[in-house]
Amino acid sequence: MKLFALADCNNFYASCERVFDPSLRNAPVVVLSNNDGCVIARSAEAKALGVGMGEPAFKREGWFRSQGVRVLSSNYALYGDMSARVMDTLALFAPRLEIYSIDEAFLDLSHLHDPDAARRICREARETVLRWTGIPLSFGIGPSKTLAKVANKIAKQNINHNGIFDISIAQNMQTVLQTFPASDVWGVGRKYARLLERHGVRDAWALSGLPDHWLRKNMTVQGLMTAMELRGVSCLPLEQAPPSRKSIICSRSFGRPVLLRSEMEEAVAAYLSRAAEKLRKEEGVASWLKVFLLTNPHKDEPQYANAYGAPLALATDHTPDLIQAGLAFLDRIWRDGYRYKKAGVMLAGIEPKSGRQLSLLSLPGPKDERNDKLMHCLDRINGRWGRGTLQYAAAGLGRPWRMRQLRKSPRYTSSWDELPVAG
DNA sequence: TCTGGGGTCCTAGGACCC
DNA sequence: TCTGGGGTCCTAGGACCC
Repeated sequence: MKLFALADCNNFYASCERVFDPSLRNAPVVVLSNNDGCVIARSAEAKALGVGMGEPAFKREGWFRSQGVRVLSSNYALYGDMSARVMDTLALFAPRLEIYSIDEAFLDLSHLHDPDAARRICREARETVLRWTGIPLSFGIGPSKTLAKVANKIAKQNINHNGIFDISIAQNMQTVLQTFPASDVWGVGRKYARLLERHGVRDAWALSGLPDHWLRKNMTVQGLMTAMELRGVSCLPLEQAPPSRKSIICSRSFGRPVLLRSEMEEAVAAYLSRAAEKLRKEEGVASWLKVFLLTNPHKDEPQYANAYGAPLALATDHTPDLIQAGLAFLDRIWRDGYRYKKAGVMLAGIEPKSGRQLSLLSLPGPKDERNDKLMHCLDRINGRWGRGTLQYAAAGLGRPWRMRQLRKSPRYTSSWDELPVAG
């Protein structure tokens, strides 16, 4: 018999900010997306005030001030580091752990036979994570990952559960699922929710009871698996070592519109440098590249969007080679006279560097070895002294197009210059 | 002035081949 | 000139997740 627990940090980004700034503890806190665009995290107080997920921040500017809402830019260096601390701690409580997202992990508790033991372990894990990292989290326990997800939401909604809910020992599974909206089920997004609604399916119980052939036909095999998981049949295994990434994207909105080709070239070079860094960290080489750009679709002005992607002559992780190819691709899609809002690059066809396909025309030689050493050195210096300490001139120095992040908290845990000061 | 970024999986349809 | 089925591979688009 399978048994999963889903650990999910409460209001993760807002909680991270609170660990290091006590003045945020009881205040409504919101964290904004890149470019300070929209709300991507809210503390419980902010949710209670009615701040919605994904709301554009500029519409609420005055209201935030009047309500005393504390507004922060996102600080991914901080969240990534805090996430690692939480995951390391959780790993002590289960033989197998799947890190599912920056703030969620599945624990495999299938080895436990005493139903009380699962809850006891989750309670202990919850207290330990809070004590060691300062991050509060909730646990949902169930016989499938989807049911553990359901249980987790219930644990969060109802304060009486003290942050832990085990759906596998619920006296009446039917009643629990009947009070759980189908649209909140993992794997049911906006489109499927509307489709289900049209067929009179509003709760998780009704969803689980749909005929298999209907699910398969209208919601693909994944919809069928979701329903089976709701019936208690575990279809989604715990993935301990997620397969290596298939693509790497780096894209950003600009802090202000970009009109000059020279600035666009800088941005593409900067994004490619970043993407190549990620690629080398994965120990991969990319054999396919895409460059894309677009104007602001929210604005009433001439619109243009285009992309060009193509295989590379040789799979590589070498930043200058990628920049060279990327600028050639940009050349094919650039049009003068538009106010560009965003651009990005995508690396795909990623293979492990050790087993790369070699071209007969360019067997690895001393030049490749030099290139590898150079990249290694670049990554080490940037890892030690901060991203951007060394960069390619093509990526620009002033970067006037850089995204805006006006209210970013310090990198408390990942930069020597920004450590919190006790006093 | 101002609306995120980074992923995965599945399916349909076209190109191409035999 | 017209005509068939079956297979693979690739891409675009749509759905989902956080």
